[in-house]
Amino acid sequence: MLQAAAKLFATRGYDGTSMRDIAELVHVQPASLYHHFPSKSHILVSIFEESAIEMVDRVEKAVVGIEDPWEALEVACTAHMKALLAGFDLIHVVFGELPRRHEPEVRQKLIAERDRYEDVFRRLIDAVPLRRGANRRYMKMTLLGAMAWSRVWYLPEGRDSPETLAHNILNIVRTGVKS
Amino acid sequence: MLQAAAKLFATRGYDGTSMRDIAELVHVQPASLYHHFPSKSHILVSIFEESAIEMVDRVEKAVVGIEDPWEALEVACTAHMKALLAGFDLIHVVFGELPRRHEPEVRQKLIAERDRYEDVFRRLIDAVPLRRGANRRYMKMTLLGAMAWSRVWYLPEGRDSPETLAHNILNIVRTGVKS
DNA sequence: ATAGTTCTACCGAACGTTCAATAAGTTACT
DNA sequence: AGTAACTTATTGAACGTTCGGTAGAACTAT
Repeated sequence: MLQAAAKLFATRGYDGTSMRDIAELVHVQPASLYHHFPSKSHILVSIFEESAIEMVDRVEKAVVGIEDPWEALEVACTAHMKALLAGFDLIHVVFGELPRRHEPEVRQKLIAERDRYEDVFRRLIDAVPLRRGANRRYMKMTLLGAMAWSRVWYLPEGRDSPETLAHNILNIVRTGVKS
Repeated sequence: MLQAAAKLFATRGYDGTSMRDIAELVHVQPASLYHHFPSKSHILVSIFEESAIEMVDRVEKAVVGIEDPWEALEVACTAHMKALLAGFDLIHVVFGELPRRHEPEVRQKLIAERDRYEDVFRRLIDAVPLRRGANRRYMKMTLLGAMAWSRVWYLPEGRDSPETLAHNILNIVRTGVKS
């Protein structure tokens, strides 16, 4: 049921999805949804929670046993891109909804869940050796931003795999592009 | 009137904004909007058009007379970040709405306008000397993605100015972060 | 073992509200 | 006179949510 809601939220957005839409997808009457969730916004929050758990799990499982911090970061980025681009609806919702647009109490929970996920990358980035003067916060934002933005222009039928994307984006952030 | 619609679309999203909201903000009855625009989606398209014109103009004016391609790109990024973070509602809409979520005919127009804007950066990036093997397309996506994503985490009351952000993000993409 | 009770999952129908859009009429300016 | 700008009034549909009720499974008490 969360899966169905996530699929719709991911493709049509929160406001663009009605409770009737969700109900129809799970072959249930709209009223039945309220037996499982107290409101529409609670569904969204649940998706964020579920997604954070799942994604943290994926990334942490991917990096286990890797000592080289750069390699660990690349593996994490690959896991991230795979989830983001290969039809994992839950995380699509997380990166598609702007918390600012929801009521304060909801917003707070959404931000908390996303922070929980970003924290995994913060730790991985902390472990990596940087040149003098390089700012880890900017690095994290650049890296996560570039990956998140790929959602907008990525074409599944194109020639770039999520792995290739992760490798190339991280490589730009790591070594730069200038001659 | 476009300004009012843009302000609402930017903060509450397209679906989260009603024609009544827009009408109220410009002190007019909802029906009066239909004298100026044939439909709600036409307002969105008009915002994208207006925004593309305005942004292309800003960036191109900013880089005029600058010969060094890296300096030109940095100036362009600064202009972009200023517009994106300092309350320019029109561009906020462009980077906040996902074209996929709209009807095909609308989607096509939205994408066309955004491409027009991205093209300015494509040309600036084409002019910049890169190291062997560096991919200009990935560079463009990383750069624009990192800047676009700043919308999500940027706090106006924080200590980072749009200029600082543009400088630091471009610097990461240009020279990398590794020791 | 069975009769009574509670619980879970769901239903059909409706609530009041808001939605984008339309039709027809009025005012203001040229 | 004519047109642009706007009004009031209204439409049918869709919205999130609530309500009373029901079938069946799962306990509980006798």
